This record gives sequence, C-alpha cells and structure tokens, in this order.
Amino acid sequence: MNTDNTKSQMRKGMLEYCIMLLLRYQPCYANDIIQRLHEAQMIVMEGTLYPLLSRLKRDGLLGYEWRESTQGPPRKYYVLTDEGQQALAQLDANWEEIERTVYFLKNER
Amino acid sequence: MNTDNTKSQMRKGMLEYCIMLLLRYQPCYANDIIQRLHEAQMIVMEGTLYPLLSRLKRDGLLGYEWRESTQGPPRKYYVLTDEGQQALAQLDANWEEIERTVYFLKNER
DNA sequence: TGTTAGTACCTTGCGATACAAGGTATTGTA
DNA sequence: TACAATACCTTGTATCGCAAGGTACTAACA
Repeated sequence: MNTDNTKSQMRKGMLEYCIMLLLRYQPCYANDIIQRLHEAQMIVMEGTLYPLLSRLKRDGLLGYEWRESTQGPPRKYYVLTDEGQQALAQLDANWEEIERTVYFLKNER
Repeated sequence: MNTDNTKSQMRKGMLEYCIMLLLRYQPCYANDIIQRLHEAQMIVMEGTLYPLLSRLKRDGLLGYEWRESTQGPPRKYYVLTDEGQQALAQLDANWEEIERTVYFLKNER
C-alpha cells in the first residue's frame, strides 16, 4: 500500500489549520513555519507552503509585513488577521468534530 | 471564508481511514457505510464512496461478496482483507501522529 | 570590482481526492 | 407492462500537496 500518498492526503486541509495554529500567537516567515512544523512532526515542502500562504492572504485570513534580516534578504512575516482568528475558531470546531468522528468509529462495533 | 471547502479538504484521506475503521469488525455495503458514517457526523456522497471502494479493492485492502436482499437488487458487501488490516494499523499510527501534531501546536506558544 | 554561496520568495506541471450530476441495472408492485 | 425504489457506477470540475526549477537580494572573499 502506498502509505506515503495516504499520509499526504490525510494532510490536505490539515496543513492550513496547523499553519494558522502556528500564527495564532506570533508572526512567522516561511522558514520559521517550516522549522516549527518540523518540530511538531509535520514535514512541509516550500512548493506547498508558499501557495498556501498566498491563498490565505488573498482570502483575508493572513496579512504580512516585511522585516529586515541580518543574514540575508528581507523576510515576509505573516500575521493572523481578525478574520483569520474567527476562521481559526471555526477550524478548531471542525477539527474537534473530526476527532469525535474517529473516536466514535474506533470504539464502535 | 469558504468553510465548506476547508472541511471538505480536511476530510481528504480521512474518509479512507474512517471507512476502513467501519469495516474493521463487520462487512458493509455502500448504503450501510453512508448511514453509519452519517451517525458518526461524517457526510459522504455516493460519487465519492464508490470510486474509493473500488480503489481499496484494487489495492487489495478490501474484498467483497454479493448478498441477496429482500428489498431490491443484490448488494456488494465489502470486507477488510488481511492486507487491509495491516494497512489499517498503519493508518492508526498516522492518525495518532496527526493528533499529536495538532495537540502540540495548540498548546505551544 | 566581480564572483560565489547562502537565504528567501515564487511558479509550473503533475497526481490524487472529494463532490455534483447523471447514467445503468435489478427488483417488487400497481 | 409501467413505474418507483434500490443499488452500483462514471464523468467532469475544483482543489490541494509535492517535486522541480526559477528569480532576487545579501554578504563574504578573491
């Protein structure tokens, strides 16, 4: 069985939620996000992350500001907007529903 | 924000897991699955389910047998194969990893 | 000054999945 | 025989994650 693909599919939509969770309390730029998700056992590709951030920005859930870096070119720090906070609350609810569903199915006979 | 789409995306891959959980202890045919998932708060369309079942069958994770019905045409009852049991154990592990990831991200600052 | 390595952002093409809509076949009943 | 109900399946569309590749800016070094 192609477990890698299944895992990849399981992450669809979850990534969006995880990234917004990350940004809940502090702004981050792309490499921050990749590293912090890695610490949380979730691997993200650049080619996945950048379009996702652009989409969330376009939908008004994220904003960003440029910040200088001492190590290279400036960085785009993303921040959760008010609308993003509300959307995140909705995603929290969605996640809990999925958790309940799986719990129910696992304990049913 | 298009919450419906987000929810739909969050379910990608999850459906496969949920259906295999359902079949862990007893064979079901399509309408059984739809109804039992509904009871677990997960809505599935027919157009989603049938291709998914065919795929799992093709991959050797499910088998099926025809059974007569008193109410209409015969039904295709799907059963988890040995290989399916092993795959399901792997999906259990994947699910737990995702749960840990979300838990970590929710409780981090 | 010119070159190179490192960092950061972004795009394109592909494969996979969920959904909406519509189609086919079998059974029982009026 | 016609019709409704049940059950199975297919097609077209949209979206997402991934791999690979591309552009631009900065700093260090010859």
